[in-house]
Amino acid sequence: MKGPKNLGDLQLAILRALWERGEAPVATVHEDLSERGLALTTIATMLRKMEEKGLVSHREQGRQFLYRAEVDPELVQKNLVGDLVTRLFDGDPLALINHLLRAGEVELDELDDLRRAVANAEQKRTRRPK
Amino acid sequence: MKGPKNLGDLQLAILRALWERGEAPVATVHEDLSERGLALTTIATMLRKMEEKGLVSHREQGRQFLYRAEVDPELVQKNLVGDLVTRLFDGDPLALINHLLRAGEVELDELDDLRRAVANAEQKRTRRPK
DNA sequence: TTCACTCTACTACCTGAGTAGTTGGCGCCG
DNA sequence: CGGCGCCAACTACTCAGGTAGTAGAGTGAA
Repeated sequence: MKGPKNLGDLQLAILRALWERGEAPVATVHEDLSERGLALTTIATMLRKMEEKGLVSHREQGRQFLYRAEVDPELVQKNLVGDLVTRLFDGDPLALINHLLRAGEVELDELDDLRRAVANAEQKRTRRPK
Repeated sequence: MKGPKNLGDLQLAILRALWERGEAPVATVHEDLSERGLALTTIATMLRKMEEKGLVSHREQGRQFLYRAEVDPELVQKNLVGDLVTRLFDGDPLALINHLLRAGEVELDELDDLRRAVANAEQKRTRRPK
């Protein structure tokens, strides 16, 4: 159930495709990543390696394999982001946000919008539990 | 002047040590990373490899080498964070912050504090330019 | 039946990061 | 002067990620 910390570029891209699709044959994943210009077998190989690590699983449909992600997107995000925060910001997530602001990646009013939206959702959840 | 996108764990740790120290001999970096239990030569080798890539430089002091970082911390942060945002959040930094909030890594009031601090600094800078 | 096609399985490489032993030069302490 | 110790250079290896060709099996069409 624990998502891994180290995910290569291709692996993450594949996972994202699977998260999006739910379940997909190799060819479909291949097409989703077509901008990378990779061979179909590259995707297939990667998928097999990822299955060994438990990142994905497959079931057979005719002679095709349908793959699906076995790791939770939320968890993977948490791990990846957490890793970055640890390695780069001494484990302080606020430092990361601060960086985003300072570097001009995010504007103050965008932050405010987000803040409001989150606070709102929070409220709704608290007021009408379940 | 462009910081690289891919930085290994050790390389980043070394850079952080050098950013902190400004300039340091191998032995000092080694001590800064002592919790990793690495051999001194490991650090030395890594430093040499990093120098080949232009990440660090050295000057000689007696028979020792003093290393210094040749890349700007801000830039490296920007690249690393930017890379993550691209790979994981479709290039939307707000999605990252949203994730931090949802995952409970950051609380709303912490965000507010930070927001105020940043707005304040902004103001000061605008009011008294230079 | 046979042939072409489509997939997966196997095998093979390359590269970068990380890790560390061994070597060889050079200065210092007796 | 001679050995000891420090330090950079060189060499060597492992591992994971990525990339892809080739082989082999099953399927559907002619």
